[in-house]
Amino acid sequence: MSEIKITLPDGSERHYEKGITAMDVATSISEGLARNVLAAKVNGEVRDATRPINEDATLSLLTWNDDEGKSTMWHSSAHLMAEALEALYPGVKLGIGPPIENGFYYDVDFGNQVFDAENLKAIEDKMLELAREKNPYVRKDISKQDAVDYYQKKGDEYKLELLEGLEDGNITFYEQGNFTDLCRGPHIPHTGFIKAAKVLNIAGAYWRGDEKRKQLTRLYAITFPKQKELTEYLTLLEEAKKRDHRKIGKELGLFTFSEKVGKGLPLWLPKGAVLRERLENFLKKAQVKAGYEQVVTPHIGSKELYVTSGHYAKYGEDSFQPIHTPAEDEEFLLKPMNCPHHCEIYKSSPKSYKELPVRYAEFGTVYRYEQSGELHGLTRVRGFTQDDAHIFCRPDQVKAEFAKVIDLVLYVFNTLGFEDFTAQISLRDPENPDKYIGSNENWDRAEREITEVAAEKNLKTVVELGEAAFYGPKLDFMVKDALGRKWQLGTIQVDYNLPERFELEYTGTDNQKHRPVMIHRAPFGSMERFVAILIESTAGDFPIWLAPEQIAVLPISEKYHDYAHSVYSFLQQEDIRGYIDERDEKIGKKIRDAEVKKIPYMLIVGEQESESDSVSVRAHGKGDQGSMKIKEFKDFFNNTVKELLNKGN
RNA sequence: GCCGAUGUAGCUCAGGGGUAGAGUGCUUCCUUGGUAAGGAAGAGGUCACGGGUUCAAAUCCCGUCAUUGGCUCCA
Repeated sequence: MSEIKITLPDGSERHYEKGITAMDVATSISEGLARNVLAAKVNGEVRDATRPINEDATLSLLTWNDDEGKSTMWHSSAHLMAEALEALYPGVKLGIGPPIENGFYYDVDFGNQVFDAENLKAIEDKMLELAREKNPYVRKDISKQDAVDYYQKKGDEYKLELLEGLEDGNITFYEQGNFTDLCRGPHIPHTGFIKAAKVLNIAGAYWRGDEKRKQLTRLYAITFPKQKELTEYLTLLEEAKKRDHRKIGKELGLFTFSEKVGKGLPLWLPKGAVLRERLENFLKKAQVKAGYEQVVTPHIGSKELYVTSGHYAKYGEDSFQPIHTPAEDEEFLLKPMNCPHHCEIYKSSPKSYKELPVRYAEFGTVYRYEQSGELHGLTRVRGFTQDDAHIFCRPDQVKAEFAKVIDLVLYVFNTLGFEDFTAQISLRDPENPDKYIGSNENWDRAEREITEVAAEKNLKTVVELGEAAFYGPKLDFMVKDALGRKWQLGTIQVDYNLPERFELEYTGTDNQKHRPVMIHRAPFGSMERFVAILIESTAGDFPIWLAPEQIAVLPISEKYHDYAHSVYSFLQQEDIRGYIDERDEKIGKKIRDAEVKKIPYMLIVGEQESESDSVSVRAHGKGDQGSMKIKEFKDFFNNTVKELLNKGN
């Protein structure tokens, strides 16, 4: 019997007999700790807490407070849900059941059985009933042949298909209670840790993510070690739903949709249009400083333009179809992007290396025929406006330009208070090199440069293989909506391809023609999606420089309407906008309505104010701020705006 | 596009084989007020649309459209 050395996270070393489990170690430290151990990290690998450790190791014990502890518990919960489903729906076939960011899911095939979506409670109850049995999760090594035999006997073609991809000698089953699953683990010690369960929703999901294959039923669920935590989580979800941009957009009168206009085609209402315009002006100003020039291009372009760009070959069939004219063979496309138009602007005059980089910016409205099932509020629509720009530069300028664009995006995000975002670097799919246009050499260089710049800017990045556009790699700024769904906002894309296709040139120091490099970029992404995410992140409490209605003048009674008008027109001259509430209502009612409409400042005017050229200021959500001379309020307002706009610098 | 759910007044929603309901908003009147809802009266709906079953359909069945939870897709 030999001894091994276990090093704990605090650096302390303990000696145990070989074959000790993490659970034993926990018990040796404290019983209380042992009761909370879900899994263990042994030499950096997450494992069952009940697996023997046979050599010297670093060990950290994972509990509900660790992300890995949570995901182990949810993985085990997926097995538990599968056990419950087998009990309630005998013969159900199982696909895969992994943990996810918040909970877990299991893809199942109910076959001919009717699955009653109303009866999710029964599944939850069964899960908890089984959990109370405190069945241990038992790991078993199994030969590939035995595993195949098991699932052939059970008649589960999905597990058999998964087994095909696995190597003999490397296959494990996990058993708990009456349930056995093909699984590499790890799992929690026993089902008793699961004290609360909720099946959140049901959806269709293609087997192995392939739309040509069978669609299984995906049950999303979540579990907790305490009922209280589940209740809190559900409350949190309810709160998040209140921030949904579709709900707030309707309540605040920002945008709408009309079946008659067509799905996925948003209509901006007056207040939404003001918000959008303020955002556009904000970015335009920043872009002028950064050396961009504004251009304007039409909403359509001849089919030839997109044949040249390569987009027609790639997307022609799945787009809005060409517009025909009385002239035979004449076809135009609604523009799905602005780059080809901007390439033609570049070509309109010869360029010298001294002129580069040139940066053409345009709030360009584009139309894409998105799949009907993909449309979603303002975040995924069929007609939208990109805050687009294309930078044409020399190859040696790419890195610096890319860096400047990152600075601009960060300025925008900082000013608007977006802190929680990830920079996603999208590279080629190594398995499918044919999907991409352009030379390997160019791709390699672009991918390398993006990665370098992102590192230099200290961005929190993730690298996604296979997510690149067909013409070049990109860096996308991803943010989450109220319900945790990820959306791409800002994007920066290097393109060595379009300049080639459009034969763009500049004259170099050698008096020879050279090919420029193109950078596509959009800090907002699109006005629609950006406003949607802005609504969800602010819950409709926009910074005052963006608020469609910045002030509400609230006269105490009809007698002070004249004074209210003089206050309002004074502020209007300062470009401060809002409304006067002249309704025959009491002040309490007017205040309530302005609060509900999230008006940043309410200016109450009555006898005292009209006699002293002042207003009583009430700030949204903050209550009475006391009275100010009207000019003082103006200065206060303008200074506040200035401060907010300087936040991003 | 695929699987599931939903569609009743401007908005939020209840109801449900036998003449359509509430709150809020809107209009009018009373009230002229001091920091989150003053009172009264009134107008508003082919119950998404098209078929079917039935003596009778907003209600049951089928289809379409739109919205929606996911999947797939996303220049």
